[in-house]
This record gives sequence, structure tokens and C-alpha cells, in this order.
Amino acid sequence: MNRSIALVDCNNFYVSCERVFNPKLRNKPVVVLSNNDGCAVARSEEAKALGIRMGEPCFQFKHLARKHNIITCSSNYALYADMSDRIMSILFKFSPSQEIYSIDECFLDFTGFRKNGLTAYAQEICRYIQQQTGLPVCIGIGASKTLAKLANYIAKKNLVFQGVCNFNAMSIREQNKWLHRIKVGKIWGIGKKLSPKLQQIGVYSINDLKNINPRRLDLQFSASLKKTIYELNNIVCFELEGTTAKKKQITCSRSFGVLITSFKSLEQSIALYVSRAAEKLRRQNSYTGSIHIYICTSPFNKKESCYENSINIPLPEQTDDTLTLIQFSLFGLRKIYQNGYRYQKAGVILSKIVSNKKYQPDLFSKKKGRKKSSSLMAALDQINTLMGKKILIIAAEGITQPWKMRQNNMSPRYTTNWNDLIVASQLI
DNA sequence: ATCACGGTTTGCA
DNA sequence: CTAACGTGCAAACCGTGAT
Repeated sequence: MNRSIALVDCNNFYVSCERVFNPKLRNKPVVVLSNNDGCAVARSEEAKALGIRMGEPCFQFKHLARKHNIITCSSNYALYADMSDRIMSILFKFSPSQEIYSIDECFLDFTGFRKNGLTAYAQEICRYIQQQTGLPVCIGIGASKTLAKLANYIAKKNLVFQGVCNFNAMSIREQNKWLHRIKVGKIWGIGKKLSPKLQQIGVYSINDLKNINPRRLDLQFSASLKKTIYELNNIVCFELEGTTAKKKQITCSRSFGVLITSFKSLEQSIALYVSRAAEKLRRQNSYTGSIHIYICTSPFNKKESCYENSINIPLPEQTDDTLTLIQFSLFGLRKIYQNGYRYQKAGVILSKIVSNKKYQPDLFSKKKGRKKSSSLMAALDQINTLMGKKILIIAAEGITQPWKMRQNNMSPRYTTNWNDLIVASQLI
């Protein structure tokens, strides 16, 4: 029997979140920008119609924005994350088998649910989410994650579906009609590099790919592409992941709000990013064995000389201690810093990550027994969780941070911050 | 000739 | 007025030294 896997995906998620709390944004072209107010990462239907492309740099469409009164918002991740939590916990009530795939998407396993009424059930879910959170969602259903993703795409693009496209309730003929009509690049996992390669071997539509024999596939194609082909043929290769796998690599990087020249500012930013990365590390109960830091000038600026450098610092002992990690990374920064450049971005990558339960101390380590995560870090994390993110910071991060990213038009954190809520009420 | 390993690049969301 | 273009992760790739 075919599985019934659903993908629930919010429409224009970030824009929709902004609209829930600011009705003035409704029925108008709205764009939400990436960090540092750099590129368009979410667009309302009106903004899409005006030709704003996904990922388009803000300065490139500013004339269009002025001409059509497009409203641009800085991204407000505190708000989006909270709205996401609400949606996900509601959806969990509809199926115990849930995989939260991204901030606005989740898979639900409906296998064995209401054989004939599943489409209506899904439509009910859409209405319920809309009513409970104010957010519009679409649902795609298919026999695999790949097909569910695709069905969701079809539901979004074709209003006749009223938010739900269910491949399992379609005739084979009708399903193939859709697969034939859609280009191969729209499939989950097939992007702008792989699709021209597939076209070279005569695969244009999704239907073309579905009918390839994966066993005869050229060596130049990866194993995961074969899985995708099976998935198009109703054979599950990507199961729902019950628990999120621990990260093998943890990154924190940001572009600066202004180009910076001082070593001090670079130090502060690196210290901040190490802090964030180490928080993520502790949250998944891991230690890191290696820390990589990098700094670079703008890759887009052709007028001035550019510089980028990075350094990998293997740690003598695996750790999750922010202070230790900052010490090592600032030592590394001194090695790669070059005076006289205007830096645009810095970042930190933790790798060689191990579970803190598998921690193996150095043979010659002075510390005795198994090293536990320090109580200092535990206190730091608890206080910041309980009382607000920036209650305790490491002094090396700096207090004023003149280099911090641009967020010139950010909405209040309506659902997660009392002070912002007061500000919001005064605006009305 | 083959393997394991690390560092780097590529690709995707 | 100016200048202004994201982030995170894993897979794939590739050179190296060891066997």
C-alpha cells in the first residue's frame, strides 16, 4: 500500500507573519529582507507580480520599490520562530509522526488515515491553522517526501486545489499530466547545477526523470539522485526523521552593518559568533574538537583590493566551553588579520564534533576523570534562557558593537518580548 | 593499486 | 547625499601519505 506523506508549508511565511500583526501590510507588495537587510528572502504575491526575484539584492530593486510603494521589512526571526513553534505544535495534534523540516515546513505521516477523506481532512487542517494563527498554509500529499513536496508546489501554484494537492487521490493519468508539465529543476534536491546536466541526457520534465532506470544511470550522477527517482515512483527512500540528527558542523557567520577596519571590532564579532556557535553546541550535548575562523572583504567590491583568510585550530582537548573557544579563536584571528583592509564578514565553524558522553580526555590531561560540561556554562545558558538572550554576555563580545548588522525596519517582537509589545501598542 | 584522511569546493534550501 | 549582495549544512571532490 502507498504511504500517505504530507508536506505542510506556509505561504510566503515571513511576509505572512508580518501581516498577522500589521494589517496595513495586507493586499500590498511586501518584501522581507535577509540579515543585514541584504536580499529579498520572502515576497508577498503582489511583490512577486512586480518582478522581485527570490534572493535579489535589495539595492537592485530599490527603484522598483519606490515606484510601487513596496514595503520592505528587516527579518524578525524571534517573531518567525515563535509563530513556527505555534504552527508545529498544532500540527502535531493531527499526526504523531511529524518531522519539522524547516522554519515553515513540516512532514506529517498520514499513512492509514481516512482512506478517501484525506484531502478533506487536510483542507480542514489548513482552515484550522489559519484560524488559530492567522497564517495561510498549503498541504501536499504523496507516497514519498519528494512527491509530497511536489504536490505542495502544485497546490501553491494552482488555486483550484484550495490549498491541498493529494497525489494519492489522483488517477495515474492525471498525476503524470502534472509530472509532465513541470520542469525537473523544481524537484526537491535538484537545483540549478543538476538540472542542466539532466537536460543534456534528455531529461526535461519530472516525468522524464521518473521513467529513467536508476540502475542504468550514468556514474556522473549521485546516489541521492537515484533515491529521488525511486521516490518519484512511490518508493520511499527518505524516511521521516523522528529525531533531528546532531550536527557534525556548526557555523555562525554574519556580514557587518558597516565595513570595518579595526582589529578590535573583528575580535568582538568573532567572540560573539563563537558564543552563538558554542550555545548551539551545548544545546545538542556535544563537544568540538576543532575551530575554524575566517575573515574576508566584500567579494562584490571590485574597486578596492580584497583579502580573505582563514585558520583551522585543532583543540588540544574537546570542549564546549565558550571562554576556552574564544581564547583559541582570538589567537587564530591574530594570525590571519591583515591591517589596511575593510572587512565585510567574519565567521566561525566548529567541526570534529563529538557527543559529550563519548568524550575522551587527553592521555596526558591534568584533569581527572570524565570532563563534565562546566557549571559556569550551564548557569550562563540557564540565565539567558530564563531571563532573555543577552542578559549575560562575554565581555569580549563588546557592549556597543558598532559593526552589528543593519536592521533598519524591524517589526516589534509581538509574541516574545514585553517591551516590544508596549511599543507596538503605542504605535496603534 | 587502494585506502583513509583532511581540507576545499560544490550544491542546495 | 552615498553605498549597499545571506546563512548553514552536508556531500562530493581531490590531493596526500600510508599500506
